[in-house]
Amino acid sequence: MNDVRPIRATSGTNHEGTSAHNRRVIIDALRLNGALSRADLARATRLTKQTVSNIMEELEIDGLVISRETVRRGRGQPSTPYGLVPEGAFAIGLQIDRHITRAIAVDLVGNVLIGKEANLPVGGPATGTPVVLQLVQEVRTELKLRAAQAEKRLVGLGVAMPGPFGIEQDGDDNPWMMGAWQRFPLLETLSAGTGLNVTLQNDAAACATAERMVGAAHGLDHAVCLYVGYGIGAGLILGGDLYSGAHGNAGEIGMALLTAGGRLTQLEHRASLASLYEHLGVDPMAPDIYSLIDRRAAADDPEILAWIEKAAIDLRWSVHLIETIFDPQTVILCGGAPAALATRLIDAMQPLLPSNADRADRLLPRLQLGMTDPWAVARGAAAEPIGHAFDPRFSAILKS
Amino acid sequence: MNDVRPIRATSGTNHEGTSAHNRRVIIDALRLNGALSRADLARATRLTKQTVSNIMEELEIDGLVISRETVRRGRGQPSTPYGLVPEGAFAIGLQIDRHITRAIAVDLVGNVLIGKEANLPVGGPATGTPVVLQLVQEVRTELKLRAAQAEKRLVGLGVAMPGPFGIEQDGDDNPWMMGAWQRFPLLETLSAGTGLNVTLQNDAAACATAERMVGAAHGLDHAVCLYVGYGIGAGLILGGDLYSGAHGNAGEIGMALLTAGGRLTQLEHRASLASLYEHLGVDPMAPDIYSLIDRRAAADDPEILAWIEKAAIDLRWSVHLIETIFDPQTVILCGGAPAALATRLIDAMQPLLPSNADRADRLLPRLQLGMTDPWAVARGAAAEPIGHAFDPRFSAILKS
DNA sequence: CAAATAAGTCAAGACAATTGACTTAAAAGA
DNA sequence: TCTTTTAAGTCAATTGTCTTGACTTATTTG
Repeated sequence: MNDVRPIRATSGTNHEGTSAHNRRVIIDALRLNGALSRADLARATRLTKQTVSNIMEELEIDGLVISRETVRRGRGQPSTPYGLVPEGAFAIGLQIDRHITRAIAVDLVGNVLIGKEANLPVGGPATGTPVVLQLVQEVRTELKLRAAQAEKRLVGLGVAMPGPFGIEQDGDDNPWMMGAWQRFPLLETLSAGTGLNVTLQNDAAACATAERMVGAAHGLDHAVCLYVGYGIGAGLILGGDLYSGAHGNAGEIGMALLTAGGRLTQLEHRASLASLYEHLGVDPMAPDIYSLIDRRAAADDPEILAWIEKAAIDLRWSVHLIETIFDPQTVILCGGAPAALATRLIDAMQPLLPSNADRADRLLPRLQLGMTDPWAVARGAAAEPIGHAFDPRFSAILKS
Repeated sequence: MNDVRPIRATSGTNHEGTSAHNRRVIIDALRLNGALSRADLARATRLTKQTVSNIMEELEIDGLVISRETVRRGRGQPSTPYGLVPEGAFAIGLQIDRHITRAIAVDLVGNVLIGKEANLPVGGPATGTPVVLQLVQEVRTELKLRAAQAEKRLVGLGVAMPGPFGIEQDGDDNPWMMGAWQRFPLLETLSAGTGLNVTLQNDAAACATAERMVGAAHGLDHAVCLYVGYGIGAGLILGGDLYSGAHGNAGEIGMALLTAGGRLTQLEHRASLASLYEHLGVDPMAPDIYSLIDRRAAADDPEILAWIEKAAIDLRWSVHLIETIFDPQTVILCGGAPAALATRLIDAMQPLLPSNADRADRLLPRLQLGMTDPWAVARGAAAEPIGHAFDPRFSAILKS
């Protein structure tokens, strides 16, 4: 008698939805194109001048946009461009990695205001959570000092962590796999501990978010970030949005099996920083490892070059595969690798393998260099709540 | 002085957009769940009862939905379920393949009403276009006889063809590559020749569209169709929508390079029907090849089993790769392969390689069998305009 | 037979975009 | 210099669509 089969449907929309969408479209357009006049915005969004005017007035009152000097562009009344106000919104980004955690504060346009890091003690979430919460609190306190409005304009806490999520892995007790963290109710704990909206993504996705917001993927609808960090992964920007798959694990190409030297192995074992550390015989936990690798790479250390030579083979194949499968506008190499290493990797990957990306009408390079600093992941983590806050479904700072 | 840099922005929306969205949401919900009452729809779409009532009244007048017998479900007034009217819309699907072309007519719920095929003469579009147009016309004429309303409820012509598009390929003069067709202004020609809205997708994408509309991917937001036809490809349903990449070539995994037997080769050369035909030494142009393969596979022909054994290795790897990269809810094997062959392929692929898809909370099999008949591609091609017609941006039959 | 429950309608109201006329400010041409 | 043209932006009224709250209808429960 009782029919309990759930009904599947997407949500309908109403006036508020319409309005929220239009506000978001305008903010997006400003982020993408810099300052624009009301008339420009009306043309670009295909809304009427009046609608744009109304929305801009609201946004100005909300402190999200501000007018600039008028500009004369030929006949007619000069236009008044409006730009985003950096202090219009803030977010905190948190990276949790194997032995270190980083927290940063960013503003609406993606400027990094504060960055702090701390070592994570062994013992997983039980001992790590207090450290993480403490770090976030420090950043938050400092942000409050720097910007009076910050606390009430704080739209959320974005967290990035290596994936995959929700999988019982082999070697789950290996501290480098972070299985304990992945099983831990991190969202709930951080949400309760900070009172902020918390979102979680994997590190490659965070890098892609950062590249899309303020990097090489800015304004692109189809781009893939090949993330080379301690592990390896791909951050997917598909159809203008970050794609995370059914369980948040899309793009975990580090676990892809490939035949190398006649043996089936995982990409991660061939081309990640983990494989480099192993190749060099250095301790991944050494505190100055980033600058060490940077220096040795810059000096064309033969051991590093040997690894690059080998890793480039597999990365070249990865780019070919990404191009073949996703048909993106460009592929961006990014992540926690030092710049000297990353540039040498890109050079060693040339010439790229032939693929569908060899098109006569290409506008962008097939492979380009993205952010290469240890803070990129935290930056992307912070960018997520900012992007999210202007999504129609979640308009936190616009109501009040 | 003249600033001609184009402004990039997404489009805003208005009341009509809201309404079109809500109508589409309702039609989607009916397609997904079968018949639903107004109250059910209101709960599922989070619209008010009144709004749903208004929209349903319109849809009923437009002939897209019809009420069914009332049902008593406990206390309260009995509910009146509404279902989609199959004759509410029609579309024609066209498959253009190497030596054959197929056209079918479908209705709103995906029933195939008419199917016709014709051999394509050698000579590419110059000689092929008249044949194709003739075939479409025949189907259209017959459809008119079958359903009086058909002509004015015809929402478009969907075309499917092997990809990739816009690439100058090696061996472009090879008639199996269809380079001449891919360079030909097909959309414009067919649009002019039929007066219909024409859309184009590759054959794997068409299969995925069909699976989503009426097959194994019905109601799924994340599914990948591994298409094994003359070539091999993947149709991607990501986040509830078909994904085609920046140039319509996403999912062309047939061109992915892999190491097999110590040599770098393309997946297509190992696991497509083309490779089977070559293995068997049969002429791919033989008119009864489909049933021939079906019979031999069903009889466990040793030559076929040998090919299956070999192809399964690479397909198993493909599934692993797809799962690793896309994190889908399920992978569906579909395409132009006969059922006897497809089931044996799936069996030979077991056990699947370990991947992120090995989850404790799985609801669907990792790999399942989809449509396996020569008409699946045409069916998907036809499904595209139907799906598209209820998109907010293109509400063809709703205005009038 | 009354109370509870749920489906569905009615009519008024609220919200947000559109429309068309208007104002303002500059460049171009006579 | 003065008029015309062009474009930005505003004002006030209108329109389209969803929401609200009270109501009606039909059924089960006790």
